[in-house]
Amino acid sequence: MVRWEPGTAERLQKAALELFATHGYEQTTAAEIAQEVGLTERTFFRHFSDKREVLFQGQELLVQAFLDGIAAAPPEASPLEVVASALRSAASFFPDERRPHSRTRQSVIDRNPALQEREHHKLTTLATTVAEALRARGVGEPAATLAAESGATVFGIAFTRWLREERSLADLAAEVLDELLTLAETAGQALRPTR
Amino acid sequence: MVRWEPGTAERLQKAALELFATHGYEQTTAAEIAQEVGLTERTFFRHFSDKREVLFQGQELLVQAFLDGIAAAPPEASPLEVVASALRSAASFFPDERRPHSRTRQSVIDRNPALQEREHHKLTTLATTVAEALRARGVGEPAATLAAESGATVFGIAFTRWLREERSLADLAAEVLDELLTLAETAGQALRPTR
DNA sequence: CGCCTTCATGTCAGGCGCTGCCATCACTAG
DNA sequence: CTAGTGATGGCAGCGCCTGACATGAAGGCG
Repeated sequence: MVRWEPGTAERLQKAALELFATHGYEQTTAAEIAQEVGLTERTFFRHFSDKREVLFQGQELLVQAFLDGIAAAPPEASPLEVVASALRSAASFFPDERRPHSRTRQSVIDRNPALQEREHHKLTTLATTVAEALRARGVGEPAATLAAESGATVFGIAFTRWLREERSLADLAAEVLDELLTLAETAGQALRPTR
Repeated sequence: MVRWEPGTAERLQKAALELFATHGYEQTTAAEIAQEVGLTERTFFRHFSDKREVLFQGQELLVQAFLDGIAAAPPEASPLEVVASALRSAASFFPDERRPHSRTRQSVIDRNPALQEREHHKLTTLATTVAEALRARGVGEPAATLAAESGATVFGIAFTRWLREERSLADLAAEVLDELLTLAETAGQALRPTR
């Protein structure tokens, strides 16, 4: 017999997602979520720095996946090749079984501006971390930031498609990244004809 | 003799920036800002949807500058060429005289996570609008979103450098965009050797 | 076995952000 | 002169979030 049920944060997250999905984010108070799992509002805020975080906590693992992918890239790889490796690694973080859960979560986010704001912020934070890892590999500026932000952009677009189409995130990410290279190639021919 | 002083929102914004810069964002209440210009908290929230917005309202003009730049691009221009045109147009929105003001404002934002969140959100919103304009020109997906987000990324990086270095934003943006093309070119040679 | 420490939780008070509702009151149109 | 318009004030109230202190079960230790 344990003192307290373990996994308090997880139970709060589960309850929160259910309430948000059924009643809406703004219509659900932090106190209600806490009550749902037999806790108080004060305890809710001990586990999450603010109400929105209950939907986002846990993304450190995704960041780690990116970093692992970066570490797995060969030393001579160019910045965007490293990013491609990071994307492959990150993609494995979202196996297809996870799609249903991700869909409900995303539908909640899509219906609330404040949550979208937090989501974009997390993506940007991710990009910042990736940029730092690239710099640690010797990539200069603005190349590091540029490559990192591009990686985050590609990931974001691929993820959105992954929610809709029944294809693997890895495939989609590779495809979107390829599309970015095509865009750049086309523009390169026009914008700098003398190289 | 007018009924009320005109430019209420502007005076609130000015007072807010000063208070935020001297006392910090969180240490300044909306009521204090309002009081500073002889108004009440209630009126503050009639002009700004939330406390953070007092620092961000007015960005519609920047978005418009982007759209103008898009409209100015020739019909046959590739997506990233159109974005380049948008960046040139947007750059004129920040003449060098504006740098001091932008610096104070940015220093406030840099010291507060919630404000950074809003800033990133505005950039993403900008990208969404640009993507829509590109789609209206016939650009497909994911090319439109990709090009738009890349444009926002380039703008963000260039803007950061513009705050530090005494160079024109237009030059910096062109430079950063060029760097992105270089990155893509290098990666393209490695990631798709068979084209 | 009994004491003590640890620590997740509860309780309470309170500040701030933000909103709805109604009143005010200068000015304006007719 | 009267009715309408529109920015503002005043006020009540809810939800978010925090600091301070109390509680009580588990575990360590003599």
